[in-house]
Amino acid sequence: MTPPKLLDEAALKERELLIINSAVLLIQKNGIENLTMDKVVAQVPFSKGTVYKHFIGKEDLLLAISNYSIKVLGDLFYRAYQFKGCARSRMLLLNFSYLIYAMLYPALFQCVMCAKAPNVVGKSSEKHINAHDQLETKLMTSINGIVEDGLNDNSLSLPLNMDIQQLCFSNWSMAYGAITLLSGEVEQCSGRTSLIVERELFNLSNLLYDGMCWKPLMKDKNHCGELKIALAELFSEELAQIKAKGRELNFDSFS
Amino acid sequence: MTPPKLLDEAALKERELLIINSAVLLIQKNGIENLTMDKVVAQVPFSKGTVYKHFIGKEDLLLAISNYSIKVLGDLFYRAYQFKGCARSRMLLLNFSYLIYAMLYPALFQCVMCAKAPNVVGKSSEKHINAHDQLETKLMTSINGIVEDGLNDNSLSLPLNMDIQQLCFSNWSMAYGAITLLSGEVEQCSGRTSLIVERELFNLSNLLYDGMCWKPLMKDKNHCGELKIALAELFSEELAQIKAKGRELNFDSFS
DNA sequence: ATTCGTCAGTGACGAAACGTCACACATTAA
DNA sequence: TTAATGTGTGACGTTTCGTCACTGACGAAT
Repeated sequence: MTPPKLLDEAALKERELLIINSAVLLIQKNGIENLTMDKVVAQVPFSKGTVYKHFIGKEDLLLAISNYSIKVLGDLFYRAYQFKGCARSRMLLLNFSYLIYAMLYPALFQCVMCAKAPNVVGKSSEKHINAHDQLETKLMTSINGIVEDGLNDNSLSLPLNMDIQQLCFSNWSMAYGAITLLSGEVEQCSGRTSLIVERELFNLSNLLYDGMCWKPLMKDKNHCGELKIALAELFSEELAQIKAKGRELNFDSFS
Repeated sequence: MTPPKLLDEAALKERELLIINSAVLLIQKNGIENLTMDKVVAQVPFSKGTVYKHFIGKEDLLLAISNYSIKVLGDLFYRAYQFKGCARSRMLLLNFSYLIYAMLYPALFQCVMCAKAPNVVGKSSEKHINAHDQLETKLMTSINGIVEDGLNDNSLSLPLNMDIQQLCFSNWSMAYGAITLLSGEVEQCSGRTSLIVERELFNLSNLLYDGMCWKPLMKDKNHCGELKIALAELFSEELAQIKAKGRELNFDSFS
């Protein structure tokens, strides 16, 4: 008794992606604050009604873009997880993959930040909100994997009263806070503060890991040197793209 | 040659505050996603033109509310700074004052989160953006004071390659990340995750401080017990109000 | 007292963005 | 060929926005 589905799932997904991509282009061109549904519809080979079939409004679209972005980020995380090296170094590398992501895709990163704001969530569809929760959980799997590697090779043991999930969250919220608060410095060093996002992320991560007694401790290893090498190897292409945009990860300030 | 100012500064400030308060009430009643300038104008004894003299648009108003909120938060921070006790304990207390703030004034906290989103900042006035930066810097003074106390009594020393500002930022970004990411759990435990915001904030803070070698280390002191006492003493009224709202800080999960 | 200039305040109005819905069209089954 | 069902359209009504021509109050000058 299933009604004849004339429209297959894949085509719908494809169309959704096309709308999302068009919106991202508009954001890159005009800034996220000037995005309107009318403009999106004008960019896309569908009518307004069709676009509104996918997204119940602008905010819902923003959330969907954010969801798409989180998938992109998830790939970077996974690459960091799979890299060679000790667990602690890979976790640091993962945090830096987040920074690279923010630098390389500023429009996507902006959408992610907007999608956290209550005025956006409040106007979004259940469907995309749920998808968002799912995706964020999935993002944690790479973090989880690294933590478990650390536990298995005994470089790390669970702090008193903490389980794996809490440990993962610690790292995630720390990196999130640092990069979000310094998002103004991500694309271009504004010089507004004397804080340098890559340096703060490095220091903050290491303080946290030292606090967990995650070996090797900072005093026992040149984490910065190893990080530099790992980044150059795993994210050489991304770093080149960032450089092409006139920005560059600056390690001189703390090595 | 100053032109005769018929309207004094104080009256303007007062009016601005009245508009902000009316907007906050509307947010509390209808949710932040349903705030419109027309509704604000209707609530206020001024006309649209007058309101637009103060705020160039809805986003600008949101940012102004956020600025006001940060002042409120600054007071809580200052109280934590001035409390008795060792520096490390007071820093933990300060982080919890942030949590209390998020619990007690959810509407204000929502505005703060919105004001961080690029789509809001992008539509705001220079004036309020600058004020925002100023206020955020000012927020750091209490944190700064506690750190300096720690340095002076030798319970803390600067980690390699870090200055005071960076240390302050570490604490701030960590607390910000944790509370923002768990904002859904702040008002009411949603049970969506097994993360409990007060517990994670406690653990994360202590991991960070241990990483800084900020004495007394976790293993050497019952920080949780002391925190409970300090909270009950310094924020008894606020905790009572939170309780009246049906929420309660839960320490049983990790003491 | 009258006139004039200035400025805060007003709210009606046009523009912009939003979101819907009645209709058109395509595809499949009878 | 007809009917039924699912899909696409964009014109249109609605909401929200933000401006601006006007009003009136007040003080200064005449």
